[in-house]
Amino acid sequence: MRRTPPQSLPSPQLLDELSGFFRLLSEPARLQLLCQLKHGGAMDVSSLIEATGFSQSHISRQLGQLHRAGLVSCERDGTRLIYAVADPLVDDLCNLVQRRLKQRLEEQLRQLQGV
Amino acid sequence: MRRTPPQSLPSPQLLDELSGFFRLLSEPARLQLLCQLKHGGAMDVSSLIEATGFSQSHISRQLGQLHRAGLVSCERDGTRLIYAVADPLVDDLCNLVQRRLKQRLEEQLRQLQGV
DNA sequence: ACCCATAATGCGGCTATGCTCATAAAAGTT
DNA sequence: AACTTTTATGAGCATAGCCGCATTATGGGT
Repeated sequence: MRRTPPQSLPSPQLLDELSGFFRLLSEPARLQLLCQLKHGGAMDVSSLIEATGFSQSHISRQLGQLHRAGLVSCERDGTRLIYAVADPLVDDLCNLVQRRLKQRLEEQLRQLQGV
Repeated sequence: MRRTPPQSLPSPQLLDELSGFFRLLSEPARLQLLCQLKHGGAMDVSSLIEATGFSQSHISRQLGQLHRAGLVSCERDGTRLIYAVADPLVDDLCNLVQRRLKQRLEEQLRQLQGV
């Protein structure tokens, strides 16, 4: 029964891959696109433009990054491309972080109230 | 029994906070510092310089960011400042992402081998 | 074959931030 | 109080990446 298992230091490659993944989620626009897709199911770029107000090229680029990372899937329907969330991991990560943010704020609130 | 619960879109503020948190982990140097602290327990800046090879100011800045976010704790010991990991969340997130990276590589390998 | 609709991409400006050098701040020692 | 050690911080440079404009690529309709 150990509190902290003997963890070897991650290799530079792993460090780059991990940080690269987190970088994808470090951009509000990309995160918004993911949430929008999660919320609206499969959507094409035009719908995403309407939903977010972003420019076409901007959305296309961000979706490209997410697609290369395997976070969204892409399927043709005529001239349109239908994107969808391809991995539930992002949602899980967001929920974990959100819960932490909430706990942190509650703690700060408790500090202010003196008890 | 619903597959995807009705999830409202996150507010811009929440989106910024989430992305801001992920941004902290999007830098290899910061992630390396966190891993080093996780591995070595509580460490002062000098030890981190020796362990990572980064410059003193660089390390101090990155630790500052992590400290303001509550990810590392900071305690004085004479002239030295002892830093330590303050939240297990980062480790959990890294493990989740690492497992996904592994699964993805295995899948690509299977594709290449044709079965 | 031509034209339209939809999405991807080259180019360029702009901002943010990593990183370093130099300096200041904080704490201990004599 | 001066000096040393350790860490934080201001200033500046260099680079990465967002974002829009314009163009190109792709697929469908007549």
